[in-house]
Amino acid sequence: MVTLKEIAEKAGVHPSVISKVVNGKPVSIRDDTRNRILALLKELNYQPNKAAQNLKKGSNRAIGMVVPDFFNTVYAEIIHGAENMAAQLEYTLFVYSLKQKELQDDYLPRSIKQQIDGILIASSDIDDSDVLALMDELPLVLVNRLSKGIDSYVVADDSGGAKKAVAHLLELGHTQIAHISGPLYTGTGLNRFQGYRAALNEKDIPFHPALMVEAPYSLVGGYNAMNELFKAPVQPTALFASNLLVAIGALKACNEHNIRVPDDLSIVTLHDAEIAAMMTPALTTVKLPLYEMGETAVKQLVSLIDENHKKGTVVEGTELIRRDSTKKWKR
Amino acid sequence: MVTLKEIAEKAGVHPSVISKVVNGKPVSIRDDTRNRILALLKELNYQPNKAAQNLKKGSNRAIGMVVPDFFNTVYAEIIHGAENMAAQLEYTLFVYSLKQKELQDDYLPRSIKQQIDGILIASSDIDDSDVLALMDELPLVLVNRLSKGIDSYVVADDSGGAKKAVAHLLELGHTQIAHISGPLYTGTGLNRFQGYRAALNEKDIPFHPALMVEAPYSLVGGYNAMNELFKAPVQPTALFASNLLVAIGALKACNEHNIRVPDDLSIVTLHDAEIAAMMTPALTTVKLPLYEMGETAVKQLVSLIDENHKKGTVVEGTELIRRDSTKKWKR
DNA sequence: CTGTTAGCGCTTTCAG
DNA sequence: CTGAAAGCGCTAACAG
Repeated sequence: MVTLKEIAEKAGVHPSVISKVVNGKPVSIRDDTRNRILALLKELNYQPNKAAQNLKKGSNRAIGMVVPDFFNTVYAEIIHGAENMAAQLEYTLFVYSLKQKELQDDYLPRSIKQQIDGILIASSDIDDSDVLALMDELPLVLVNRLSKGIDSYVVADDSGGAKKAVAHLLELGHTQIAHISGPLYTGTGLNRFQGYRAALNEKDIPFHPALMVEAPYSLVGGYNAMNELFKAPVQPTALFASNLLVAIGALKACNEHNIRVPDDLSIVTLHDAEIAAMMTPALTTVKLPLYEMGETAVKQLVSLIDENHKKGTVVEGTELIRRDSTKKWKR
Repeated sequence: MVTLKEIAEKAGVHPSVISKVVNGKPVSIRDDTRNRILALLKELNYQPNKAAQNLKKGSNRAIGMVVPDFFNTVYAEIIHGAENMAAQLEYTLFVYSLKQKELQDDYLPRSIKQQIDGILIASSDIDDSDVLALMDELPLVLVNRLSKGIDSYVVADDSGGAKKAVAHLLELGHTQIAHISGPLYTGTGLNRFQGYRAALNEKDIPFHPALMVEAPYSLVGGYNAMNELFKAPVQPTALFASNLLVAIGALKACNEHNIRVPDDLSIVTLHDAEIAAMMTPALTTVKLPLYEMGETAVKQLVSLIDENHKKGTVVEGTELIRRDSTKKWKR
């Protein structure tokens, strides 16, 4: 690895001159020396040493992102959006999954905390109190989650999306609409539930608690919840599932119970991904702007780092994607 | 952020002494000063500055991992295994997805290359030549892929797994067994294809080229390939799909063509994940030790970094998981 | 326009 | 047992 000093020797100038050239500092440098240096730089393929720069400047142009795990395509899309924006802003993005265990002694290992200038938290497995503590150490923005006392976040229009999904069901003539909600201690779970309630309200359809089950955002979560629903005193003709994985799990349960989708039960869910179209029947979804959320989150974090701009944004834009899992109700 | 020097001042000793205490150096230090220092360290919550350490030592205890994208649960499992082992070995793992674009000027951005001591390549989108070039710069191990001229890799027993899958079909009485292979320019695609051939050979069943279609490892890849297969002059009674996503895509195509699985067509595939059980019918798979591969890859990379041990390992252990997509053939 | 100097925070070798 | 000093590679303020 060639260093500034070496270049300086070969060029017969002082290292600091090289530094100025490399960093394009607004100082005047004689053209011939500048060119000589530039040539050398290229010839020897000079690459500044990051560790030295970091030490000197006390910053890395790197940000971290914490996701619960890598199995959920919802996060995959957020990550890709974040990666893209980070690259545009010339930041490096490091992604980690964080399980409970690691939170115990320290919220984030030092090895990570010290290499980044700010962090994106996209995991709802981390307690509010831990997030608050983290916020004292680093610029932080929440992604697709909310936390008491933190007004720096990027979320989708969960309640609007939910409302749109349920309104679709309503339009199809359904009135017995079940909801498998996300965990109600999460912002997304709560907002989606509220969207569901709001849509029902608009049509003066009473909320029936027996038609609602709370479940984690996972395949088995949806599967188990649907099985719960089968035990309800009234049977729904449609289901609004809080998330794609939940919907897939619910669909499985329906298949096992010989409930035909969409003939016996219409299903609509939030989040769109390729897999939704590959299910049988292909799932009707409301697409959330996940990619954009990732982008926005990085943009916002960087502005927080650079200018201490703190704010919350909800990325608008939800889109109903009609496929084959919803159908007009007539009986 | 409190520094060594500050601690030293408060303790009334020289910074270097603190350094020795912090790092548990095998030098004798009087008990009372050591305790005094230790107390101070805790009280002020001293955290060594990583950038300074990196600069000084020229190493980071960090490794990178490159995956094609975050949508594939196959990689999710490898990542989790790698994360786990990295944590055990006290390395930090940074994961990135790498698309074509970024490869153009430089295989890996400097911002990343310089922060890591070695790299795991789990993406087959990167050309062999690029991988070779990268290997000149960094200790490198290939994960779940092979590359000409690189004998540092960790792969699963792809051909053994494939053979096991096809043997299962054979045992069920199938003889017209189609194969949707992975890209044959990849090591995994090739090995799985060979396993398929080997299983057929053992039962003296001729290989029928019309029953084989090459496809990328993706949902649409499988979907399109299956549609190709429907045009074949002979119709298979069973399918061996090279990968779980491919199988899901193929299943979708079958559903659209009213081919009942498993009655008209049995399907078996490689890789197991929760989603396999959630399909209807639940997919029979051969489980590959992905998590272990991730672990092994990190272990091997670290031994390459520390002791320059270069080797290739195939992580053995494949397991047939019978579910509902395969069935005895009788007609 | 170019050079000097100092120092980021830490580790390590050598001396006391 | 503890201190001094040097230096990793780079940057920035200041001097020449």
